[in-house]
Parts: sequence; C-alpha cells; structure tokens
Amino acid sequence: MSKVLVVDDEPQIVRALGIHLRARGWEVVTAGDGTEALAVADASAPDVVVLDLGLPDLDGVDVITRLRARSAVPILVLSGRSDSADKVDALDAGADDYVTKPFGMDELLARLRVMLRRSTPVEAGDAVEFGRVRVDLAATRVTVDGSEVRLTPTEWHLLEVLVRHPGRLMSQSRLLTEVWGPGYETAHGNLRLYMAQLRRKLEADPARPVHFRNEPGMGYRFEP
Amino acid sequence: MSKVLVVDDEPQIVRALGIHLRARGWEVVTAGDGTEALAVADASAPDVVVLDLGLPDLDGVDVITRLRARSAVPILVLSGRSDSADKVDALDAGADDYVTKPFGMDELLARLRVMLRRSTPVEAGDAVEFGRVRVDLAATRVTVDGSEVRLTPTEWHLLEVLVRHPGRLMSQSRLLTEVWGPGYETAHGNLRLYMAQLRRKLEADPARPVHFRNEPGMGYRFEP
DNA sequence: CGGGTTCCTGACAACTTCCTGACGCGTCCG
DNA sequence: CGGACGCGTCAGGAAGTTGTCAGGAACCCG
Repeated sequence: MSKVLVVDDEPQIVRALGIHLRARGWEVVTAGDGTEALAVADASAPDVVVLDLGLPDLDGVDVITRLRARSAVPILVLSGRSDSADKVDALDAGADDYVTKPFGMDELLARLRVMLRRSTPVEAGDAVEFGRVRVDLAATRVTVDGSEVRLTPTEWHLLEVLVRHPGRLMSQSRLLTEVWGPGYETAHGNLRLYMAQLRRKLEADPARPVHFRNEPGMGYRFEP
Repeated sequence: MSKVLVVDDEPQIVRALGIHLRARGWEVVTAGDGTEALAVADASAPDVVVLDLGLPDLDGVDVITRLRARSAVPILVLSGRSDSADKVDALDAGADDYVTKPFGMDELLARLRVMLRRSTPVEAGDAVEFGRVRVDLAATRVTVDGSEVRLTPTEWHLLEVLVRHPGRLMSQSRLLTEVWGPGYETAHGNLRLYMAQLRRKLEADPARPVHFRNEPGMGYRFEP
C-alpha cells in the first residue's frame, strides 16, 4: 500500500481527496500548511506528495525546494490559476507534474499512479553506464574506459542530479537549486562552467557533446 | 452509461435533445435556467454539459464560470446569435466547444462523443501520441517516427497547452495568455507564427494540418 | 605558512531564438 | 464585384543564450 501526503489549506479539498484516495487503496496523511507539510513529510515518509501552491504560511515553491532538499519524493502540484508562470516555477523547483484546478478526480488519480510507477528514477546504489563511462553512485566513483576520473565535489553533485533523471530535460533553475541550493537560481555562468568541465572529462568529443546535451533556452538533458 | 446535462430555456429544444440523446444511450438530466443548471450539476454530477448561452436568469458566461469553479466537466455551448463575441467569451470562460444554432443533431452528437472520450480515460499519464508524433510531457521531449524533434521554448509551451486539452477549442486570447503571459492578448501575429512552426515540425503536410486546426475567428484545436 | 585544488566572476564571440512588419491568398459580406 | 478581414508565410534585425577562456579569491591539508 502506497502512502500519499495531501497538502491543501482548504479542508473540503483535503477531505474529498482523502475519501477518493482511500477508496483506491492509498494510505493518506494530510497537512494544512507548508510548515506542517514539511514536518509530516519527515515523520511519515510518503511515497508521493500532492501539494497545493496557494498555502497560507509559506510560498509553494519554497515548500518544494525544502522537500527536495530532504528526499526525491515525487511531487504533484495543484495550481489554482491557469497562469503558466507559477507552474514553470514549481517544475523548476523540483515538482514532477502539475494539475490545474478545477481538476477531475480521475485525472488526478491517473497522474498519481504514473508518478508512483516512475518514482525513484535511478536508485542510489545503482551504477549507470553510457558510452565508455561508468558512474558508480554508491561508491561515488567515475571511470572512463576503466580508468578512474577525478571529479570535484560540485562536478560530482551536478553529474549525480543529471544521471538520476536519464532522458529528462532539467531546467537551469532546477539544476542550480539542486546543486548549489536555493538562492543560486540566477548563477547561470556557474552552471555553464561546470557543465563544460563535465563534458571535458566525460565526453569523447567535448565540443560535440552526446550525453550531456543542451536545449537552448530550456535546460540540459542527460542521454545514456 | 454516460450522463449529460442539457440546459436550455426553450422546452422544445430540451425535449428534442432529450429524445435523441436517450435514443443513443445517454442518461439525460435537464434544466431550464442557469440557477437550476447549477443546482442539477451539483446534485447529479453529469459527465458533460450542453449549455445554451441565452438563458433568462443568468448570463451564460457566468454559468460557465461557476460550473468551472466546481469541476472540470466538459461544457458544450449552444450559441443562438451568430455574433461571435459571446462564443469567444464562453471559450475564454472555460467552455470546451460550441455549436451554432440551428445545428444538426449528428454534429452535436459527434462533438459530445469527442468530449466524453477526452475526459474519461484521461491523458495517457505523461505521454500523448497522435499520428507519428509522440509528446513526452515528463521528459519534455517530442519525437516523430521515433526520431527526436527539437522545439524552442515558446514552441514547447504552445504545444503543451494544446496537448493538455485534446479536442478542445482553445481561444486565441487564452493561448496567448497561457504561453506569453498576461498582456499579450493582442499579439495574434505571434500566435500564427508559432502555430505555423509547430505544424511544420509535427504535421505530415504542414499546408493541410490535421492535428492542429484553426477555426477562423475563434481559435485553435488540437485533435489527436 | 605554503602549495595545490576548487570555486567564482567577468568578458567575448558564436549561435539560437524571438519579434516585427510586409505580402499573398482565401473567405465572407455588403 | 470589391473591400474587409483573418490566416499562413517569409525575411531581417533585435535580443537573449551558450561555450569558452583567463584571472583572482577562497578553501583544504600538510
């Protein structure tokens, strides 16, 4: 049985979600604001989080960032406005998907199932191989053609974030917040620099990257 | 069996629609004005709503807004006046499609089937396929015949908005505000440009689009 | 304290994307 | 029949991004 944490400040929404989710066999824990959400997430380790962006105490994006700092739990965002700006911000901060209110219950349940099925993209402890590179996540070790390559801490952190989401586009802001922490969303120059170093150390032809690709204006993508 | 709510102030239209719909296996509930419509919608939770804009008590757009505040039920608008302004307003308020009176019964039934199909099975989780195109919303990736197609940020935003509302007629102002943000409601030239680029990249014959169709004066519609 | 490593900042050229305006074509309506 | 309107298309310049380099500050460790 999977556990879901529902965070919303409107009690009727929490109640309605709880009823439907329990009817489908989920175990449900709830929170009414951001502070409570963080506490409950720590205490009960949910498998997935449903988070309303419009909370009374904390900014929704803030909550996402702090959840991300602790675990890789999938986050589904409920967005009140159909305005796209806050959705983009949420995704950048680390949310995995979003649904705009008003939403159909079936749609939400379907998305939750998908997220759960896809959760933990790459487990810690696994090793990822691509080209002539082998990344051992458990041992914190990288080898190219069998010989070890030394990475600085920042390089390693960046590589880890990318490798844990194979094939997925990661926006600059998301990479920055995950590697450097909240507050560095604008240090683009930094990201460019370390991406270049990763490519220099891991790509066969750093000028023509195959595994660490950039999509102009959108972000970077790791391709195994 | 699916349930449809028919809202119209002319009894003969309600009766005629009821007969045809029941003959096709629909369960039908009715309302004669806006207030009743809202009450019946709450009480019987229809799968789709057919709504005449010219109601005696409430403005049609008002009814749509209030329905939308409660659920994501698809709304098909019946417009009596050939004036197109109110139709656009209805779409902006959240209607999914419209039919102009006098209408053919076959056309209305066909539209209803489309709306129902889009709402029940839900988008297939995080990937949408149509023709030879596959849109992976989670990975932010588009492929045609298996080979990747690169989209610019604006192209991707536009595609995402369209794809998340399959079969639905999206007004130009809505597309503009969702993709470019509030304040760009009049930048129609922009929308035409990027719609053309999407078609060039995704349609088999960009000059004769099948999946990204335009309805003159209204907006654009994505058909899977 | 010194040597080596790591991290950050600022600059530049090459590139991509975005916007604007103009033109042609078809439809609709007077 | 002519004009207005909306739509699709094209091209050019403005604006923003990215890869890259070099230099200096901060850090760690012996």
